[in-house]
Amino acid sequence: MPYTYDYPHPAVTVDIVIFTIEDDDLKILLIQRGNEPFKGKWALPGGFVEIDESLRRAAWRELKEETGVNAAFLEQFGAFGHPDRDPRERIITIAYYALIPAERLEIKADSDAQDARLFSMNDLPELATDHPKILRRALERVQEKIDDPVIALQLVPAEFTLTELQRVHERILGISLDKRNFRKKMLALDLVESTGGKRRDGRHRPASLYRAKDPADVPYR
Amino acid sequence: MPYTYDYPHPAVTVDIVIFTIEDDDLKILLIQRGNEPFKGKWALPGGFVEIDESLRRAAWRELKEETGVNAAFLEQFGAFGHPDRDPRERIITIAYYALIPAERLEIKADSDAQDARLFSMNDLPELATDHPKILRRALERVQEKIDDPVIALQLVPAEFTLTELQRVHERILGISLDKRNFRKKMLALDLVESTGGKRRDGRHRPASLYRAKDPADVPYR
DNA sequence: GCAAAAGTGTTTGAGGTACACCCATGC
DNA sequence: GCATGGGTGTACCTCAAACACTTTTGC
Repeated sequence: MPYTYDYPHPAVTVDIVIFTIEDDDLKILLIQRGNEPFKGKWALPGGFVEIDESLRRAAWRELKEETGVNAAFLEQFGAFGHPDRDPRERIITIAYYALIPAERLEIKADSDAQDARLFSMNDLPELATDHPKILRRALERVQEKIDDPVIALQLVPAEFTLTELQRVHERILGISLDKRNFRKKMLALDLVESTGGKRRDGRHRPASLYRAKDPADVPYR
Repeated sequence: MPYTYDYPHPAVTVDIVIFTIEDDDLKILLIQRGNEPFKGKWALPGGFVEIDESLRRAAWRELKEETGVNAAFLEQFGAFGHPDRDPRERIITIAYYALIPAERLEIKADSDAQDARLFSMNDLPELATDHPKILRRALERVQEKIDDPVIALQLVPAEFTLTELQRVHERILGISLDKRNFRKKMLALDLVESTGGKRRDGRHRPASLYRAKDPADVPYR
């Protein structure tokens, strides 16, 4: 028991809401806890902040441990620290969200997880402690930021169709958008350019492929 | 040394950026540290989170200790935890900002402060540790939120003139606004109403006084 | 040929921006 | 009477929203 203090100290964790789009659906990564407390319950991936590690670095480390991803859009959105959110001790968590295209995820159940997988935002299991609240706030934050068009670009492969990009907006906002208005606006922003290629998938007209015009808009790809 | 843990734990504080308008100027409250580290330097008011106290409650407690105010607009905007931001030990701080009319502030130098007073955002002293960064982020957050008209209402007395309200917008954004457009928009929003009263101050036409139409917009008054 | 998604323009309304002069008061 | 801030209206422009048909492909 080597670590002693004059006053009680809380533990500090980072938790990460990892959003992705899979099967035309907005999903998040959850892990099933393998140990008490909340054993068997699903929870946001996360873990303790090391004593000599910045908050952001801790978030990156956890993200990599759970998904293999070492480059992604990652942003802090809040701190949650109600005294009884964990039965072991006082734990304050700093919450981040990440936006990652599904094909880049290599989901791994980390050390104290029984299982890890994506869940649709429309079909979530019961979550541990205050994770429903954290998740709700994460979604609100992404919805507020979706007007910044680089957000949707994070959730789409390097080459994508405009319809795919539109679907990302629709799934995040939970509403449907007008195709003509969406395309007009997106092209006017001048952030994407045609690759010249087309994608054939099914018995209908092929879709033109686009990419982000400025690679800095999707730095982690 | 009664508090021992298996792993090292950081300390957690709350720091508060208290914005106000005084002398037609955007100001913040700073305290001059009375003890090491950073003795003599100016810093944001704040303090340690008690072990059984929520983050928000800690922020309220500190706010009251420094200003006597027990009701105000108070919002969390970020967590800052670079490992070497404090030389004593690892300290992670949860940052809040508050918006309070100057006349409600009763500034008190708390226990370990030599002094406490308002500083113009245009004339700040050198600040301790990462407080410049925290302050910058607080201002950015308020600027982002000023489009929500209830923000400016927090910084104005219960009765105010439209010019005063316009000045709040101007000082936060750091730009000047068109008087006619500002009034048109503010009145169209239907959030304020005339009290019928007028304020005479100086050798010019008296200004009509207004109040927030819905008291819930300024719940802390 | 038909089902299915891709692709394409115009009109309308709301809201933001630019802009200049008269009014009520104190001295 | 003059300096000072209070108070008012119109024209223009931009951008968001509504809206329907043709094209290309696979079967």
